[in-house]
Amino acid sequence: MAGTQGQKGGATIYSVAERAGVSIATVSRVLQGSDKVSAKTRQRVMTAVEELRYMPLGAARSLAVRHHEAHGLLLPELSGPYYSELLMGFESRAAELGQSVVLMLAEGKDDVGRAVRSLATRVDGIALLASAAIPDSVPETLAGSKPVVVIAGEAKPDVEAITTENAASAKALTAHVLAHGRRRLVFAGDPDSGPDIRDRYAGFVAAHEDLRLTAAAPVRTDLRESAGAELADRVLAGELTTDALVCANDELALAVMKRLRQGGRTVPDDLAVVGWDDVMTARYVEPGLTTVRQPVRELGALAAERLHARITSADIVDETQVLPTQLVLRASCGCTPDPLA
Amino acid sequence: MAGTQGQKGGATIYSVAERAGVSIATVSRVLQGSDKVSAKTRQRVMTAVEELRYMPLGAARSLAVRHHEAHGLLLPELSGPYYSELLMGFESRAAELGQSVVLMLAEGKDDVGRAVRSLATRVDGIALLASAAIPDSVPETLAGSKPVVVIAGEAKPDVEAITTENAASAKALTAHVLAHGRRRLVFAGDPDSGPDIRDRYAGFVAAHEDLRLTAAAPVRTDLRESAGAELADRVLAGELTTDALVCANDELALAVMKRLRQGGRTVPDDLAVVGWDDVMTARYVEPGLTTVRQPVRELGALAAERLHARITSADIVDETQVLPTQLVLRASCGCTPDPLA
DNA sequence: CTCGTCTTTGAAAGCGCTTACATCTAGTGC
DNA sequence: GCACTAGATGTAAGCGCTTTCAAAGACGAG
Repeated sequence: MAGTQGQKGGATIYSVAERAGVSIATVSRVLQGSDKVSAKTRQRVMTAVEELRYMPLGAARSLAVRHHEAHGLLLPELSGPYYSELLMGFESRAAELGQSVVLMLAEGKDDVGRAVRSLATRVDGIALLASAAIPDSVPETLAGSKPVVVIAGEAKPDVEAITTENAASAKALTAHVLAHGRRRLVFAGDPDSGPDIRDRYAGFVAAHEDLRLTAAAPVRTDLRESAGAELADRVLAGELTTDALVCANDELALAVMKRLRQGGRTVPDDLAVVGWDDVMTARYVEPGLTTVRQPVRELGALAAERLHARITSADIVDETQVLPTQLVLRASCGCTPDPLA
Repeated sequence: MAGTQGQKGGATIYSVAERAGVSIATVSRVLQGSDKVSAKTRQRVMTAVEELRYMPLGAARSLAVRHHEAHGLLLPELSGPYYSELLMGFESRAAELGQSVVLMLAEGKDDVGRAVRSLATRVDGIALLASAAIPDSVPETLAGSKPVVVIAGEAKPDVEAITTENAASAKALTAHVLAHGRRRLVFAGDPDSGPDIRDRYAGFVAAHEDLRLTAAAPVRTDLRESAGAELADRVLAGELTTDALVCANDELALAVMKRLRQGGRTVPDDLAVVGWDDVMTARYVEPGLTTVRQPVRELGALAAERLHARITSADIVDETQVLPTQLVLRASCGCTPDPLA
């Protein structure tokens, strides 16, 4: 008899039906919450389910309804609160929409393209964070077969994109540093590494232009802790002359500040340092780090929403959706420390 | 014809077979990497796959082989680096084992038990982090139907457990603080909140007993930032008299230190503060926080390994597996600051 | 050319669940 | 008691892929 001895060592819908004395259609109706079942029959089925410890095979249902009811999420890695916040927002909203989250991290994978194709066979769509660890070809290749939403990237044909605002807040941050009287500002980060950093540098330039000043060329660096220490060493060695470092993220800024302090330089007296992201440490260090806060959790939630919309309908949004960011002033730029911040 | 028009708007194995002029069995062999196919036929199939942008429906394969090839991971939440590290270790090792990761976060869910049962229909086993957000009944109920591995919890019949060492390192940490001459130590955390905190307090007590001292009753508090500020307020108000706070985690310790500084008290001169976890901020603050480092990434990897072993075989381990932890000495306990730490 | 052996390919059955439509049952009105 | 209707339940087909075993093809030896 089909299915009765199925699922090695486990019960199937057939064994539940037999035990409850009903058809498998009735068992299915009970488990799907259909109102077309009498209370008495429902009770008999649930009793059989509990006695047999029946655990449905989700794949069978997914095949029958032709949906996995799962969203894929591809991130470069998970170090730092940005990723955690994004993931929490995504998972929470996906759960509200009745979707599981299948997570894949790109770093450490020999063949990201292949891993992603494998992921795509198991989910209804994929959201991914634009980054150097994920080749540009990945979203485009995927979009031919599955709905795709790119986070912190740019929209393309068949690929929807969402991001947080970069240029305007970077302009406001830079203008704030300039208003403190600093004139030899340096932007640390690589505008060619992705649209986010590119737009932050654009804001940096725009703030200078408003004051008829010329912005310095960027000091290209990756955004890890070690790069921050190296950057500070260049300042300490006199290779880099600046009165304010506008760092493309907090991790870089915090490492710079720490190494400067070790080298006998004070922030903001000798030079100001500002960052981007408002990570937890930013408010614990002395002086507190001036930075920009991104609504990262909301970004994750929006990614789940947009992905779901693309999976369930032809609701196509062509333009990149942008969430606002917010300047957070602390003491590292030269502001008077707020004792309660 | 069955399957030819399947997968709404997408190709199926039947359309690939038709286009390549072979049977669906041959298409399946090619995609599964079987060596029972000639190179010429393989090429014809792959060409058809690319032309049709064929994306297999993973659920169909899972049903046929009766495995989802996915591990479930249930965490309370994702705030803080402990969770990120755990998740990175888990995902990385699961990927090496050919398994996807389906992530679920307990916080914010109205009915965790129901959410977990739904998760269990879609994965081959579940690893979960013991915490207050996840009812004790969850692993036991699940274990009747699916392999379960509990992280930072205790083994039970049918439930395997893995953890990091707590008591011995807590004892060493406390002994270190006592060796600095402190005698009015207070442990901040709730030993009833779970086996980890319970064991850390046990180590706190043991270190006192070695010196024929009586350990103070624990100050019960949750481990969030806000609780740390409240704890510091009690010290500042004179409600709590102590010369060293042994905090159950870094988040608490860091918030205490910040509020104490705001209140005009100095660490470690007025009182020492030590934590647990060695989060990034611990090495950025002034003074650096003395703490205990857990191999969290390895813990996540071990969870994935053990879960896989339970899914694929009857390889039953009855005892809780324990990974070692490591004391990290910085200046907050009273040690001389190491300029390079 | 025939036969034997090995390799490759195809036909058929099946994995466990969903659901449309047919059938059965219970209740009500005449 | 009979006819009708609404609600509940069952039968049968099918979702897309895997894999066993039979059949076909290719190759080499006599």
